Amino acid sequence: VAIKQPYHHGDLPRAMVQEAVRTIQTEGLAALTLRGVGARLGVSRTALYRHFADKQALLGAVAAEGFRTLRDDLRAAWQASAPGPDRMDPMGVAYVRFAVTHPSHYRVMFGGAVHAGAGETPGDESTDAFAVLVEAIVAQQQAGFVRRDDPQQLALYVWAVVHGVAMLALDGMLPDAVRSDWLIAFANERLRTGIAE
Amino acid sequence: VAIKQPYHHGDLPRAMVQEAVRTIQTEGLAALTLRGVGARLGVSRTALYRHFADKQALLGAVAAEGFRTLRDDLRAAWQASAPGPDRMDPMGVAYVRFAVTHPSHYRVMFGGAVHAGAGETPGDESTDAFAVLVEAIVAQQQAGFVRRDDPQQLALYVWAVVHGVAMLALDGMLPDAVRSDWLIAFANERLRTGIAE
DNA sequence: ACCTGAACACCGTTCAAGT
DNA sequence: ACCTGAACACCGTTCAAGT
Repeated sequence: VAIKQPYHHGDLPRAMVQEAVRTIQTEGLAALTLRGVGARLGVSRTALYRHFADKQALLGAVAAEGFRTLRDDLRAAWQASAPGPDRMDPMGVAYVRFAVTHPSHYRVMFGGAVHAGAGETPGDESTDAFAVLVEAIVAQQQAGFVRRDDPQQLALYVWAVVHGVAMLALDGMLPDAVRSDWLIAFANERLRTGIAE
Repeated sequence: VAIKQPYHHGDLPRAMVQEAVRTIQTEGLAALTLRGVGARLGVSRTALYRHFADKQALLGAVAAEGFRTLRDDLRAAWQASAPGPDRMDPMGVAYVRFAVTHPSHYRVMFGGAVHAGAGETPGDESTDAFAVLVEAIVAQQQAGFVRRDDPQQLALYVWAVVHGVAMLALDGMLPDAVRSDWLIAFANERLRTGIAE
């Protein structure tokens, strides 16, 4: 029951992204329509085209937003962790937790729906999140816990592992007996062994 | 320029799935429309509903078809590999190769578009493909190359790794310098170390 | 500069009707 | 049993027009 007033959004693009994220989170990607977003913001359904090229571009912004909070989550997990050989474990847990608690949003980030269309860059936001992982690996290398391979390459491997765990959980591929937090714990252990010095 | 004749398909559902797979492979998931499938098969656009509940169900069949060929690919890779500690490596290569050569089809299999709607089982086809992996792990355990954890759990971990590598490749997350076959080679090595006895 | 309203082309799905 | 044809409700997008 929003009161209609002379529209003067401080930041309509931002409001649209937030509304899109909310819709995706609560009702799923299929329920995201430009008409719905516009209506819920008290704006015409074509107002979006003033700020985004098309729906695809809106999804790109949604994905970027997701990568930002994922980066923050990873950073927080890393900074809160105690030094030691398993210092990276909380990052893995945080990663999978993000995916499981925001399944639709996570799918938009990795679903290929984003840059399937235009030649848009996958987004510097994803590289930012990746950078947090690389930094952690470098630190663990200096602490003597991780083998001295190229940190970028090791980070790709680690990302593949946690991403794979997250996706299997999201797709319901895990047997009922195997919960996602159990699998990431197991994966963390095998991962550590695999990249140890 | 197909000749119109009294329609008598031997197996229309099967033809529809094949046509859908072809469309997805050549033009992408977004280009898949029931109208198009019908037209290319010389049949009404609503004929599909005689054999499938809806478009979702057709995608489910497409996914199942994908899991079958993936299973065959994995099995072939395993059987062609020489005994030894790195005997599972070709399976990893075959897995990523399947994903990279059939990106859209692979996304349908894991995109969540399938069982996002109905309460349809993820498909015994995926479990079949998974079973090939479990068998390989059991064999490697008996050969003394893989630690004696629960094979199912180890298989989940291995699947997460290759699935993660495949997804990162498909999403264009890999730097230009890192090709997917290079990453899976690296991943295979670290994976082996991680699960070795 | 920013937003609207009508219109366009397209889609999945339903349903009565045909053979 | 299997397929058709018209109709329905919905969608993303375009564009001339308003302020």
